[in-house]
Amino acid sequence: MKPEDIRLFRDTVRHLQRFLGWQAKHDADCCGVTIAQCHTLLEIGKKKELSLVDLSGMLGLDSSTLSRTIDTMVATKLVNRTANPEDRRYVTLSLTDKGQTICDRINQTFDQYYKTVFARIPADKQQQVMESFSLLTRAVIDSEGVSCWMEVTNIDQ
Amino acid sequence: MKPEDIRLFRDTVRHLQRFLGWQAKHDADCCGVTIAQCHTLLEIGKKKELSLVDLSGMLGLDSSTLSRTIDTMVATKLVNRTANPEDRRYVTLSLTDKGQTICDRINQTFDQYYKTVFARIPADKQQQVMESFSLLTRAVIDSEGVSCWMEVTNIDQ
DNA sequence: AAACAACTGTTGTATATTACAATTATTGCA
DNA sequence: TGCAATAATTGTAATATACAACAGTTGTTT
Repeated sequence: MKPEDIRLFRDTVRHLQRFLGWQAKHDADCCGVTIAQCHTLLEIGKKKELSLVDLSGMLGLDSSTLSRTIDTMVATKLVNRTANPEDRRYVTLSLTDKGQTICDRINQTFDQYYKTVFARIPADKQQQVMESFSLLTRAVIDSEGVSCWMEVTNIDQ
Repeated sequence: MKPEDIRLFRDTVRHLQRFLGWQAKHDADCCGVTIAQCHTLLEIGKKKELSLVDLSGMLGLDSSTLSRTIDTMVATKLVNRTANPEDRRYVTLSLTDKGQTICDRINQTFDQYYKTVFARIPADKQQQVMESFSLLTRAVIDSEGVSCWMEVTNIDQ
């Protein structure tokens, strides 16, 4: 693993992140929601019901941030926010019918997009690409907290 | 390429994006800059000199957005913004010594991070992972504009 | 050469995204 | 019963972003 390979790989990842970011924003927008709302819908859609802290943990957001995102999604009738009767500190988040509809639409749009993308990858490489992303994701998760090894020095003056 | 594979892959990519996003924010922060400034530094660092409109194109940002990011980076003495004498509509952006120092530090930090990540991928798979990211990136770039195939309908009411 | 179109960059304005700190309400435990 | 822990919300602030309008510069066309 040569240093120049790492550098090249970093560049690739950075550009990929930008491209996929634009794509996601565009597609979410096209479904009538913002990116933050899109991620929220997809996660609630997968779990069906969950609390605000659980969701903020999954999305890596502060609970205050998510609370406000949910505010607007309740106002636009995408999400139900009900008090949990068993433990009234918790709220239970779930999708409204409208929220489910949009969630489905997002899934269809993104599935279609990735299908198109994969069509541009040689058939004999597709499996490898899928596996590679899993490998890297696992490696990234396992490396959590590993970084910022360099001492932070003040370089002003 | 089965539909459930696509769905799984999308999940992987979404999570990878989140993880790498946090990582990048954390590392950039650790180097004393924001994410937007970090990307700006890296791109200027690679090209050495370029105009605002070129850079905004590379980063996929509106030129007004970038203009303000550059404002703060000039104020914090990371970037030089000089008028181009040949065509005075253009400004030329370049790194100050301080900007170059931080750019180097970012590169070292991120190189080190990716080195750690790759150490957690089996040696016989590392080449494949690198190749796969290139393949997907190319496929994504080639698919630009392909999306939002679904007609946008108003589902209110 | 004058007028106009095209282009670069900046400002005004508005919104989205995000976090930290403080606060309120609720629960569990000692 | 009283206190520590937890969940959620609100106050405040910074960052990030885009669109529209504008100013200055250049090139083209008549």
